[in-house]
Amino acid sequence: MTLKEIATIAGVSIKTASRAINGYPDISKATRERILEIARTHHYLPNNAARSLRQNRSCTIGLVVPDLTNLFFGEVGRAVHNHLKPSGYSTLISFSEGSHRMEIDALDSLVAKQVDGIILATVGSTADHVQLIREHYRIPVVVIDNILEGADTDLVLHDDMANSKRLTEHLCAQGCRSIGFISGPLAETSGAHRHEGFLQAMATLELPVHPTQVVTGDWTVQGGRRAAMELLDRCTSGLDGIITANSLMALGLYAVLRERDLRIPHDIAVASFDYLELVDALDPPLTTLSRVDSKIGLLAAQRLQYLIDNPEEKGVERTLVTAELQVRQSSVRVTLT
Amino acid sequence: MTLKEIATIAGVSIKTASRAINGYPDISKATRERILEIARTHHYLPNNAARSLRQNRSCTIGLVVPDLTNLFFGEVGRAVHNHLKPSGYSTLISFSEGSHRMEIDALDSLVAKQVDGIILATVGSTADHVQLIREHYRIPVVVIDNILEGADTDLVLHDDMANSKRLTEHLCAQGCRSIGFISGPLAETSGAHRHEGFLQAMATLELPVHPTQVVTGDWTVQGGRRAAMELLDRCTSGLDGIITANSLMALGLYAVLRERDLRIPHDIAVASFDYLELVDALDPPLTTLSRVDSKIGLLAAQRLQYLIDNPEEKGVERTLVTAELQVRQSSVRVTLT
DNA sequence: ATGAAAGCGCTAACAA
DNA sequence: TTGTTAGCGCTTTCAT
Repeated sequence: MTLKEIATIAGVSIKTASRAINGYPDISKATRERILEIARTHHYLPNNAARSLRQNRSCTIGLVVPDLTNLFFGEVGRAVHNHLKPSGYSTLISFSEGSHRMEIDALDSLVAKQVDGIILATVGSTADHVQLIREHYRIPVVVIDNILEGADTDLVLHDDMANSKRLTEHLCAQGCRSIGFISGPLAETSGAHRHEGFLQAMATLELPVHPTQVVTGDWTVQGGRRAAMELLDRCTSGLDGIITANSLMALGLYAVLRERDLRIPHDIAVASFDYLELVDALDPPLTTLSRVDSKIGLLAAQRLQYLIDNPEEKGVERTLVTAELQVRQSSVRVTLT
Repeated sequence: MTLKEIATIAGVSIKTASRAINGYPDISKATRERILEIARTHHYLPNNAARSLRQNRSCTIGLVVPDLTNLFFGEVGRAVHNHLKPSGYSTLISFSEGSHRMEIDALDSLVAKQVDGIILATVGSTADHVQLIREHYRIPVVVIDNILEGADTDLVLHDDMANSKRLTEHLCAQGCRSIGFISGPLAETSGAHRHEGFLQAMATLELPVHPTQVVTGDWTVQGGRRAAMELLDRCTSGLDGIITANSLMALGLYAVLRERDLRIPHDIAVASFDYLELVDALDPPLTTLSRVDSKIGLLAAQRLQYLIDNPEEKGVERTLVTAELQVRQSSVRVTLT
């Protein structure tokens, strides 16, 4: 069913039908009602491809994430979708699986679909390509979760340094003196910054950090498990606290500590970056940061919409999202009296 | 950059350029190479809107899920995307948030985008609308996760009855005689069937089920927590086993059992439907079914592709995906000697 | 092996 | 208030 057919049925020109469907003025109420009624009974839906072609915009935005099975990205996706849907945008999603190659493919397929804007949860190193998309194709891009070095893009990020400081100081205040750190991949700025922040905080607190106290994970439960085993094997002198760079890895750590009969927080206090709903259900509940994933999604969506609406906008914004500390039992060793 | 411009630069007709770009025959190797080279240096990407308009297909499929923060749907999304991407399809995603109204909105926006097919993780009761989409718009739909009563669609589902039986018999074999059940919403067929299967299995095992032994949850951690409290409060006689209809609710149950100092599996054995990677990290590790989410996504994607490629296909397929039992410590009460 | 021309469904300029 | 016309970028006959 096309607009033309609707027009024929209604006995009006195609343009009049278009006016009615799109809610333009310059049409009598009666005609409009009649056309809309016809459209409804015939289940007319405008052809988006034709509209996109004509208006040179698709009312679609693209979202590139490494992996939706990390709940963080699930929340981001939801927030982005919920914010942009009321403005008439659909969300095209694409996965990078954490690979540079797939990230570029994902971006290209979004560009080919003429998306009006892109939110990219980058795993890094596609800076040139992102610049191409922004400058050559003139599609605005907002990067989240990691800094894309070398690309001058809008960013929405965790305040990783501040968060590291918060977690480290907290464990220290709980009496921990030998704190281990399970980091994310250092090739990603989020991984590097959390790691860096930890080292700085430890230095400020005048706590020594032996290289064996830091092990690199890969954000996953299994990676956290492997890292935890390595950490415990290497630090024979005994740790009294461990920080994990995300909550999924904390799950792996929990499993290892249990297997080794190390009690949390008595033997080892644990605190983690980010927040997943399930940390409350762990035994003991895990000390984390407050939840900011949907906030990051929302801020990115708002910024993207602004960039779409203001194509001449040249300023680049870097937004740092701060989180609170949410103390739960996994890190409480000091009894308040 | 358009095909026409590429053609002009190459000094050929637009059709020849098209042939080169699309890999058609009837073009000399030299010409093709030259055109492709020009396209590359100019970062040419075909305009999908124009292509869609002309070919009357968008190479996009739609995926409607309640919520991506349930890892099950995250896995399904990944599997769908990974299967269809090599065939050139993009995935448009839309959320229903578990509401009937939003599910219809989500479907409509996908139809307006001229998607070539839809995978719908329904929460139910949109049967008429789905029939309209199939029959009027001729867009194939594959429904997953729940049966859409009244719509004659292709389905890919868990074998809920068999799974209930498996879990119930397992707990019984472990010596449980008074087994509680935290169900999903009974308005969803997956919830109803798991519940029904539990009752049938208990009957076959000749174990009595008092109405207080069953509490309805909502698939979430918080819902599981509430249901667990209600279950424990009501069954004062004491349960020795609990089955949860999904793993997220099991997390809520774990939290409640810990708060009440009930030990798993000693006081209460626990087993759960579905599987999330994190169950291994729980204390104790949770007995679940084997992971089938990506299998469901894959089967749905394959079926959808078949339906897209064979528009005349009239048969309706119902695929039941069976799962194995994965016994972990949460349910082991019988020591093998 | 290559080109010319028509048209997919819609919107936007301009007329009436 | 309404209609006419052109054209978005591509693919597809049909010629050559």
